[in-house]
Amino acid sequence: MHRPDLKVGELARRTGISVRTLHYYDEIGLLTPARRGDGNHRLYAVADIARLQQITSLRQLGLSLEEIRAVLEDPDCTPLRVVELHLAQAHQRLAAERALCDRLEALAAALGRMEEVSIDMLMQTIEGITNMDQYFTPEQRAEIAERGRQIGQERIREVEAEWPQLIEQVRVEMERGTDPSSETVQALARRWSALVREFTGGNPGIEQGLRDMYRQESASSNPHLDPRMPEYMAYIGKALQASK
Amino acid sequence: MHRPDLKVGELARRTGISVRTLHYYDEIGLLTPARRGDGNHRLYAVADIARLQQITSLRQLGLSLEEIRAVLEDPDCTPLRVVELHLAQAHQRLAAERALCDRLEALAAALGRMEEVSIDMLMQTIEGITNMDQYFTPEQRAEIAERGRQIGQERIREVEAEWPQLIEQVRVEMERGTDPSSETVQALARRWSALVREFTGGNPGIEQGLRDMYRQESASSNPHLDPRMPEYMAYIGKALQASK
DNA sequence: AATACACTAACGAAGCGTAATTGTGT
DNA sequence: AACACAATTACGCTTCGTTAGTGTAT
Repeated sequence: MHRPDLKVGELARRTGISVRTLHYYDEIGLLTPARRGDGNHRLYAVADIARLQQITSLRQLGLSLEEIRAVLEDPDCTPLRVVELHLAQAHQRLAAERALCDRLEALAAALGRMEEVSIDMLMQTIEGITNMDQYFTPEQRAEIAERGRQIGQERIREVEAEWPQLIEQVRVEMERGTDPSSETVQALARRWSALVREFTGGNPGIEQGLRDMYRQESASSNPHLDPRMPEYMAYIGKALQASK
Repeated sequence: MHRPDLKVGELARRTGISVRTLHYYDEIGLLTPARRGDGNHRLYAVADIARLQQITSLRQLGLSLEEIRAVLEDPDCTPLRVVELHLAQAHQRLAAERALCDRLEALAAALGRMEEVSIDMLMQTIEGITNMDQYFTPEQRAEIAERGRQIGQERIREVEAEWPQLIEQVRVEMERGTDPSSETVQALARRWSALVREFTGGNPGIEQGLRDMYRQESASSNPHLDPRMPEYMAYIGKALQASK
């Protein structure tokens, strides 16, 4: 009546903690039942139950069993410090997860736009996305991902189809030596800017990153990019200058 | 000259992958070097190096070695499906991490406001925060956390000091049977509303959740709350009705 | 003989799940 | 004898890091 000590099975049923876990906590000395009795059965007293609740509460916060032991047994170890330390780690994991999700989303979107995906294509796409990370801040990447969702797959596919044509036209005019201020080139430049703005959303930071990326990547002979992209970009730049 | 097969150490140095890892990949059959030679040394051919790069790329996306093996070897296993599956898991982990961070932040903030933190206080605070989770949606919790940051610790401390006083005054008037429309009670009600609005930021959903929480928690005899809170709330409610 | 590098074998880690085997009481 | 519950022991999971002991070539 005064001390309804519980056996493992009983305690497990009442708390939802598995018997194995209780055994384990006993094994590592985190929660040792008050006494043994009747065939060496573990008998948990009220204080043990309270301690178990403390342990589970702290576990829900993601503390390791070692950390929990420290908080519960070391009086020098203030909960605030432990929690703050743990919070810092949680923040780091959070940031890492976010970055991972962003990359996976970009990858899934890119793969979704392709009909057949060979391993090679997959690797190239991954590389492309990984390279992107170097040219944009996390915030910018989030913004780009957001715009990608808003614009939609079809429109992206359209633009991806239009780009090579546009580039080809620019190449032709450039090799012909057409004056950048001519109406033909002006029209191409306007179209070019429009497509770029559709991607950047007018954000100048993103636009800058995009320029850097094209310059760098085509310089380091990225197989996706026309190595003469910087030339085209300069040509279009002149055209835009002239229109002002 | 034609095939500069690499030994483990060499490959490790060039790729940054540890020798142990290369041994392991060989052991599980994920990356078996093309041949062995000269004292059973592993000799990696160009194709092996390419495969290693594929493996590391996929690892960066958080894929397990098993998943990687599947993607690289099972032609039925389309990359898109694998990535999407993985993305879903990543999203789940992300949500979990976010929730955890929110709770840890709330906890750290609460602990920061207390001078001495006993284990009991810690547990009660955790419980309080855990209970909160039931009355607010994740978005609402994020909003509350955000407002907490904006308002600042000091102001929160002030409000926490003022509340009991205000409640005591309300209790006195209520027991005196003062008419809710009297100027005394009206003043108390205005103050009450102001403090509540400071917490809710005027968000009606949060206000509703707060009301529910107080009703429920005081009904289930939460040790932090005056069990007569519902009565006070009703009294103040009448006063506010009368002022309209 | 010493140095550098490679090889294999095996423990450890975090937190239990999942047997397998053996009591013990009813 | 069967059934319920408890105890102990120990492998498994995942991805390597880290010794430890042993060649082998220079």
